[in-house]
Amino acid sequence: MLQVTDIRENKDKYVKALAKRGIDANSVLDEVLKVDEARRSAQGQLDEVLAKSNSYSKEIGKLFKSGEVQKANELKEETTQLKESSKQLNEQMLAEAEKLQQLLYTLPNIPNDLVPAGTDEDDNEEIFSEGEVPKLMEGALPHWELAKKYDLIDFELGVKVTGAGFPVYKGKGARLQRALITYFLDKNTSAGYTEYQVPLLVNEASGLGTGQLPDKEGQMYHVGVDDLYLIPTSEVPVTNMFRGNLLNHADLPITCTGYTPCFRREAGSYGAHVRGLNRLHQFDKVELVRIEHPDKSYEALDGMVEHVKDILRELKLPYRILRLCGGDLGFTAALTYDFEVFSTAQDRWLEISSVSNFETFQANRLKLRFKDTDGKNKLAHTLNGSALALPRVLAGILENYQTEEGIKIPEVLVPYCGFDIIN
RNA sequence: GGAGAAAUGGCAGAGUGGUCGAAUGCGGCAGUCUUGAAAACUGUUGAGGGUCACACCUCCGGGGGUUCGAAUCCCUCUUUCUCCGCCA
Repeated sequence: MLQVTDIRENKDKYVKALAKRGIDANSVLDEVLKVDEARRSAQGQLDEVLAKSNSYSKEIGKLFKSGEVQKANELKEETTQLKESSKQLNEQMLAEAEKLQQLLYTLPNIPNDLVPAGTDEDDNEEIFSEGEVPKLMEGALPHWELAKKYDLIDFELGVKVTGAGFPVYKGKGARLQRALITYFLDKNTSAGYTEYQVPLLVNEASGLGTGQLPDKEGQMYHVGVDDLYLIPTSEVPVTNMFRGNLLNHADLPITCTGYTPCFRREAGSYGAHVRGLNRLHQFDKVELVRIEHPDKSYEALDGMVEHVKDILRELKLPYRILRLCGGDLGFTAALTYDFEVFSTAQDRWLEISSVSNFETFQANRLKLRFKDTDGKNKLAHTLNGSALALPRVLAGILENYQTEEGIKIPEVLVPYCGFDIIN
């Protein structure tokens, strides 16, 4: 959520920045400022009335104590009018505050200066690529065929048990999956991230905190009886552990990693491009979350990018890094780098990590602050990134590492798997 | 799931209708003393809004109510603890 206090002073900055997302925010921001003004004015009047009424109450207390009952009762009469107007002003103030909140909820984060202008994924900027695309043998197969051939993943079984998009991993497929999770967590913890295991169901307040609610309700599975949401990413429970916190500047940065399954309804996406592991309702992901001092957050973002690069280098997968353009940037992000692995047999790029700086956008909703060296309380910056999302990494490995003899296991994973080839 | 008790500042813990934003202790910070440190002593020490700065307003688990006035009384929700039942 954007900060009204800042919009008040730098409206033009917001108009300009949001234009990069293709949003003409001028009139909305004017409305924001109008409602904010109305809210503050009601607040001011309310404060005045309350101050008067408080002082009357004190006076009445004193009068009763000194036995001047008559006078006290007279004063009481006077407060009834105050009470009435304070009630009205309070309602007015709350109504304006609610209106303001709703308006702010509709506005996405403002993009960083580095974000290129653009309307969709075609305008994303490739900033880096690395790794060799292997020359596959004649008759190379896409991963869903490979999964079938080597009995690694059973999609039909998942359909039977649950529905489409809920694959069953089996035998060496399951083992490879587990190996990847452990390997990722090891990489992350040795880079200094603290490992967490967090709840897979979250309450409404958490969904609001990280920005999944109220806008993207349809993306999450909702458990109606208990009013809980299945997490679409561990970013939600991990970041929300710090909701409402007032940290000390010395506590920063806070760095977390966690493995969780992720659940996404993905309503409306069907067809060939979601085949196999390309898009699922349930998938595994190892996530990184950082809470940073505002002065350090972009340095930290670069550090996360380097960290993910390091993992992909070790896995020896061909990948590229995109800087998302304004039109493709997520609602809550100020700057995002997407990592894509080249899926050889499908001849397409698959997103396997997304690393973002949210600046204060989430922190403002989360009320996640820290006491800076100057003694002032400030909103922290939050960042997160996948390291990594499992299914597409698995798809990339299966497709890129297929040979006549079978699927080779990347060297770095062999100790985790206990085998070096699937055949 | 049943019965009971509780929720107060960083922590512990007073406070049952008015002078309580809240005693006291610990912790934190500053100072005195000391070559330095410890101890001791003195002072200071919650958050948010608002203001140039004051004033002023709000917050004692969340929400609602009674009252001129609520940490204190009532309703409700949540959480924690104790006992019983069930259970990976």
